Amino acid sequence: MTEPLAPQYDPSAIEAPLYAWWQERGFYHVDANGAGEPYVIQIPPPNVTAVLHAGHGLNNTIQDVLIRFERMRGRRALWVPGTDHAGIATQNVVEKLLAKEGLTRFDVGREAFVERVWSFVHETGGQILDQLKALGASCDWSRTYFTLDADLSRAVREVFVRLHEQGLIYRGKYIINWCPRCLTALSNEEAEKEETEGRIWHLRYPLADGSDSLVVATTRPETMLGDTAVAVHPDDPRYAGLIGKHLRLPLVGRLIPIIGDDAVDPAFGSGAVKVTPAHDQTDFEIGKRHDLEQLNIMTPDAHLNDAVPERFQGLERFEARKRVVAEFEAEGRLVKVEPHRHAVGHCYRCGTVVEPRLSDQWFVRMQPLAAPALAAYRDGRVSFIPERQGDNYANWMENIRDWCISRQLWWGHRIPVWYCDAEGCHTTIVARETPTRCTACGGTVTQDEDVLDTWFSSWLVPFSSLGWPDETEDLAAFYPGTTLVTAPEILFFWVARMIMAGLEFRGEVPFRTVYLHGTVRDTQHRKMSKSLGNGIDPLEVIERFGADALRYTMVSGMAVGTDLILDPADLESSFAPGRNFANKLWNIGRFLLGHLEAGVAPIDTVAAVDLTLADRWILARASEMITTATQHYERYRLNDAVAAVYHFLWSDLADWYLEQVKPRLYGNVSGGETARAVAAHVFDIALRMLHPVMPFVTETLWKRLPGSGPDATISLAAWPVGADGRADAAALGDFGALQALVGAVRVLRAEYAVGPGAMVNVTVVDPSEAVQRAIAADADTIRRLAKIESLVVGAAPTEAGGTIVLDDRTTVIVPLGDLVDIEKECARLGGEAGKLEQLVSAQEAKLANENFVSRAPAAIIAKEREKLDAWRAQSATLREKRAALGCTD
RNA sequence: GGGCGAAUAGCUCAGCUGGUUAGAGCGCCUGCCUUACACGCAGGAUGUCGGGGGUUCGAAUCCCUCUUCGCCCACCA
Repeated sequence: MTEPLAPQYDPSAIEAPLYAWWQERGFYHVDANGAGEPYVIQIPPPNVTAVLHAGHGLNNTIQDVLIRFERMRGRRALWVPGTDHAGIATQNVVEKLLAKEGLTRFDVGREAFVERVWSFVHETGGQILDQLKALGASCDWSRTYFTLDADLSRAVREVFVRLHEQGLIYRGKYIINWCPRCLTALSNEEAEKEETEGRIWHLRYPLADGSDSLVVATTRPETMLGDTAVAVHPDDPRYAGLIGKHLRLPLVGRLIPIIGDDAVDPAFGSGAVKVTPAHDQTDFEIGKRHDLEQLNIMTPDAHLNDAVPERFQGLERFEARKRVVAEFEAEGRLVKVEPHRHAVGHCYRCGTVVEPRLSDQWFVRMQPLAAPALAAYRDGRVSFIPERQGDNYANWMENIRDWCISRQLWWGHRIPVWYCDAEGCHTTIVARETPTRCTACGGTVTQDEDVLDTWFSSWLVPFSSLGWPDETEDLAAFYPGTTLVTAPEILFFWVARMIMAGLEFRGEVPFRTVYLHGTVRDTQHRKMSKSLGNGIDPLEVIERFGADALRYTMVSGMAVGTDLILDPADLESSFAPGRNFANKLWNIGRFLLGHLEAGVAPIDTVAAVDLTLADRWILARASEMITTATQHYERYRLNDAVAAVYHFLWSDLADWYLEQVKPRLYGNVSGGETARAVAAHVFDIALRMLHPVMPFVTETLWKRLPGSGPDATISLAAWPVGADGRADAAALGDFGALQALVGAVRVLRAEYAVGPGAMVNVTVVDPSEAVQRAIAADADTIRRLAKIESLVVGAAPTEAGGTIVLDDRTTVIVPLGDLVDIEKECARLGGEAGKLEQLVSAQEAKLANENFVSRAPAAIIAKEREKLDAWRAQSATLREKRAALGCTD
């Protein structure tokens, strides 16, 4: 508290120790039975192997702003952190490490591999949580969870078993999205559709009797090797006679029937569709309806298997495509090839083109879970910001499809299903506790090989992180949560499913508000990504500019519902404003605190009569700022909130109030004590209002304010609520007049290049009421800030001077003798006059418009008349001045 | 193929329910190392609010349409 502050703020010296102190004091730990209404945010758990990127930076900054805001408002603010075991992603990382040793997971074996992943996670995992600390995230770290922890695994089993008991989980052979690289099934959400410039091949199939042929179109010709029918629309007259006949499948020679099915669109292509039930969703369904053979022609890694003619066996799928097309061409059966845009699924983890594959998988029946989740949105129990995201949610819920939850991975929650080993027993056990014996025959059992989709554990986090399935105190206190902050990309993966799980297992939505923020992009509006190399490393930004600067830029740069555009090639332009703001704050503090060491009186002990115009003004501005910034925080308009505080601190407090107050602090002038009290009071307010966005610098300065004490933290200080009773709106107008007067003199000084040290004389002619009051209240400040030797109110001086018409009456004249160029002055005033006259005539026309006068509200008309009067008066004054100067047009 | 969003100063963007002489930060120009801050201070320039039509007394703001970007969803082979 006593060592002097350096002239420049150095965040790197301050942030880490300060964070350590917060943590050591346990300020952000929240008990189940504390005081205050709970406010709960669940972090979107980052992958355990993740490294902090700009998206995390944005997401967690927003959460921290909200949690700090609510904490200061007296809520029992709990931010629950955790990491996700991220099945595919983590397994891939470890497999890559193995590959460097020339090994695959199959070489190592399941048990050893899982061991290996665990040790990898223990060694390097969770580093992102430390990186969040560098960002300033005020999580309750004592509650950190990992989705593969024993507790959360228990919740997963409980949910699986309950859903199974309710008949909502089933196993079956269906077409699923298969990643041939990761060798696992994916959910629909995990298969990312991308518009792709592809081709469509038209192939001719002959009738078995050779009498005729028809043409089918396909984007994946290699699948024809698995065709077991060709379908046409039953009402299509072109094919009316062909239904029931057979075709001879080229290259293979197999006989396949022509069938009629409503799913075929006669208008598309030739109106005939090759049917490959084992390799296409639609074809699978057609196949079911017609009892067609499901011929699987591919191995798990997408090579052709022995179900195809020998010459194709073992070919990789795209290689096979070329061969098939070539043979069709050679046989003269390739009718045409056309370019074709279509959506192709890609694995969301490795980008490989997904192969629809027929396989045995576990599914969750979603419709019964979706109905209540949709209702909760419709009746407002959960709402979205921005609102339009709710439509997305509703649309997905309405068209929900069953969720494929089994993954052919080793890293994850093993499916809690066991099969009896005994021949002929066929008993399947679905259980919370691992069984040792078959319940039917007492024989040995073997657990299902598959693990569950990662999201099958993360959708439970709002309650599993609080101890469920036990009815813990935490659960009672902190479920349901309040706000969820995340990126729109995981609306379906995670948000929608959490709502379903919350309703199903707790009977209540897991949070009331879902704030979906934008994406961080580069200046070409591309998403930041490792592969594009256009990312911004938040840790580098923190190192160079400070965490507060990073947070400031993220918050101020993004309005609700918009993306955040940053230039990775020019960090300076993005983050210097935040650094500069922190430095400004630091210097305000440096200046003020130096004057407060002797102690400062609490604001409520200051008598109203002792308050100067400037005091009353800054108090009034502080009140306004509290109201507007608080409203913006409440409405998630964080950019507006921080802008309001920024403007108050920089443009009001630093630029005007501190300048006004200097003599009172430095000199032996009366009013010093009042100035200190007011300055300390409004600075304290502003620090609190800014703390959610810039926690480090605000805490550092706040702790040095007299009265804070070494144990106090701004993060638990009360949120400023209201106006000081002595702040009055009149001060806003009067101090505004003072500012305008000073500004006018400064403009004239600049206009005529009056040297910075030179003093000028100023005559104010016919001052308005507000200007009169300003001069009466604080002529000293006006003189000092505008460097005025003598300030007089009276008639215009005879000496030539620069002139500014301030308002409808007031004229400010700075006599400058030879410095004044009359022609230039006339031109300048003429320009002003011209602008005003345009305004006046436009305004006159408006008020002469019968329609306007009769239809516009009275208040608007009155306002417009006032404007006209003011402009007319100002214009008249300008004319007079020009006449006095002898200006000619 | 559906659904949605965006187009405002050189750049990144505000402008919430229609009435401001259309704003901020950065950048740019001029002058200042004024004892809190040159990461600063004072002053300044820059916009037919994407094009066209409409509603209205009044439109950056509401409606239609076009253009250009972007996002989400979709089993048309």
